Amino acid sequence: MQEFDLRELRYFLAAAEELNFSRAAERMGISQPPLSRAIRRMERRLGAPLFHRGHNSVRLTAAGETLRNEAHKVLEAAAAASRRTRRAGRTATVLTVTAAPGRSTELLRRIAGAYAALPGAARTDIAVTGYCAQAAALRSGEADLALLSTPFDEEGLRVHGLCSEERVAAVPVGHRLARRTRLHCADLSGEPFPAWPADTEAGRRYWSGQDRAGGGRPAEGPLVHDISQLIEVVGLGQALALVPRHIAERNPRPDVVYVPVADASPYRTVLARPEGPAEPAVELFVRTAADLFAAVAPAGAVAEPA
Amino acid sequence: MQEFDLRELRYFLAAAEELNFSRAAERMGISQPPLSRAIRRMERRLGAPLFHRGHNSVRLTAAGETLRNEAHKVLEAAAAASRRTRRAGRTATVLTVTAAPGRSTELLRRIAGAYAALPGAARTDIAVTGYCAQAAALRSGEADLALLSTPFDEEGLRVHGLCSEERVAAVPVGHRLARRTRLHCADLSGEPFPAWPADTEAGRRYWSGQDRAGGGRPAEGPLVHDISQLIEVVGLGQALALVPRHIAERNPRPDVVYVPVADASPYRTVLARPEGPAEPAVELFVRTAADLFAAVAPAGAVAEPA
DNA sequence: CGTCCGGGATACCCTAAAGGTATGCAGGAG
DNA sequence: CTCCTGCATACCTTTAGGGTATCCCGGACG
Repeated sequence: MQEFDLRELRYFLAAAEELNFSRAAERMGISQPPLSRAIRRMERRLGAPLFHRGHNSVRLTAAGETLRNEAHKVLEAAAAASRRTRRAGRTATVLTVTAAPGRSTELLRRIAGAYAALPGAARTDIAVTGYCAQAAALRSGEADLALLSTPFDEEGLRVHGLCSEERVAAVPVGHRLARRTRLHCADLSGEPFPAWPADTEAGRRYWSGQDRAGGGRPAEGPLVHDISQLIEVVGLGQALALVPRHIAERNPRPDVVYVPVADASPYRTVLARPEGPAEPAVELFVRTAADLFAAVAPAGAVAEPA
Repeated sequence: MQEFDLRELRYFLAAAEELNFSRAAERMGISQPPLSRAIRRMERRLGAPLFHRGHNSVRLTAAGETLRNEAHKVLEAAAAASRRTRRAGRTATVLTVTAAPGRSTELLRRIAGAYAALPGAARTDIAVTGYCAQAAALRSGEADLALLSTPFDEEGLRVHGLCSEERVAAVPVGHRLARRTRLHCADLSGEPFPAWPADTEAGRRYWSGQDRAGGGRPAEGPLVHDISQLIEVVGLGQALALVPRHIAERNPRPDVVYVPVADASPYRTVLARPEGPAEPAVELFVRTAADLFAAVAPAGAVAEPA
């Protein structure tokens, strides 16, 4: 089962991306023949060609496509392994927890406070990162824990729900929906919604309320980078937005009204960690957070059942 | 970032398990000095010791513990990569789908039938495996898809809910609870429940209805291997059991009564695939299954929302 | 108190395999 | 026909992984 070597996987990946052995070899800092050989070796061992070699073109075979995806996972796992091990090697465990700027950070500070008061608590570093960067930090081993909010990509993570909160639609005062006292996702279909920088397809559906069955696809709205900009854009009548209730309460504006949306999926705040066994310090932190939220759910939110 | 080599990880893992370099080396088919060197090399590169070397004993450091977990993941990913690539290399894609014996297999046949009727469908192999073996087959790359039922270990899988079904308690006729028309999880606490061979702690809590908040821990009951044995054991008054409704309906017996349990978590049947990008054939199969269930939920079950 | 033993580290050699340079060979453009 | 591009082949050089022998150190034992 000694299938291959991480080095070979890197070579293969470079070749799969470049679709040109010479350039791939250059990128890997070796010359072309060794790279060719490495790939032929892999093909021989796997018993299946990875590339279609046309004379002036190289394409991936089905097996190659598969290996491209898989190789990615393997290399990521390896990189994460090294990072995590390094960090575990520092004397005196340090927990690194990331959160997005804004209320998440504030919540995180409270959890960290409660945690720090426990006997045997490790030092805790709070890393405030850009929106959408938390999950990546977890997967790469840069952080031990992340406080994140829906939507996020759950892949490779174990999430512990902390609280969930209703979402309301932010509607410009002049809008046809501004008079309504209650909306459904279907009412929002076809309306323009702001786009976030790192928005995935799933994320866009979420923010526009289309992640429940409701039909119609969201219209592309202006690009926004933070909450105040989002509200601004709504105020100017350029878009609608679905926001958690606490955002609505903290951003009262004369030119925006907030209307509950009956069937929008809730805005969930979760504590996430990488899959697999966790260090005791991580376990303790998670339990502390869960206990804290079970006891006193913060304003406007409902503690989630375990 | 050229941290290490899969071979080194294997060596490390052997050493971490044996806690004896000589034996570990023997297991890896090499002599002791190269193994020692490999590990020192890793320690040098990582900048942290992995083992405490007592003179007559070797123990893992914190970093070593971490690496042990991580190395596992990396090696599993690598093994899966090779298996999946091999299988993708066979001409004419073959989907391998696993299910437990019983109704799951029957459902799977229906899905496969609908799938096979589609244009461009791949050949589909159905592999019937023992209970609890499906998730492992997915993770190791032996299967492309698995039809499985709660409880299962979600780690590393992407699940697509197909249907969910109420669970009822199987109670021996003479039992104090046999007269009731409705139960709650709390009523069941302290009762003996049958154990399945591969039962995890979480699985046992699930089968005994303790996975909802309800207090008390389940009592250890006799070991059972299949459904008929389970019902038998209940009939003999040796245990209670929580079973999905369709099992109750197909196993009427004079010595067992079935009582709805109001707050037991439902019995969910899901189609699962490994995380990450999926081949088109897999995507198509999943969509076929979802459509089939959205249209006509099979007897006694409720189709899950997407 | 000396000796032996278990078990990891060191020293040194040897071979397999990765890398480099030069070149071959086949198709497409001009 | 020729040149260019781009992967494969041939052949040499270098390196590092593996083997054997040996050391070193602490513990057990007579």
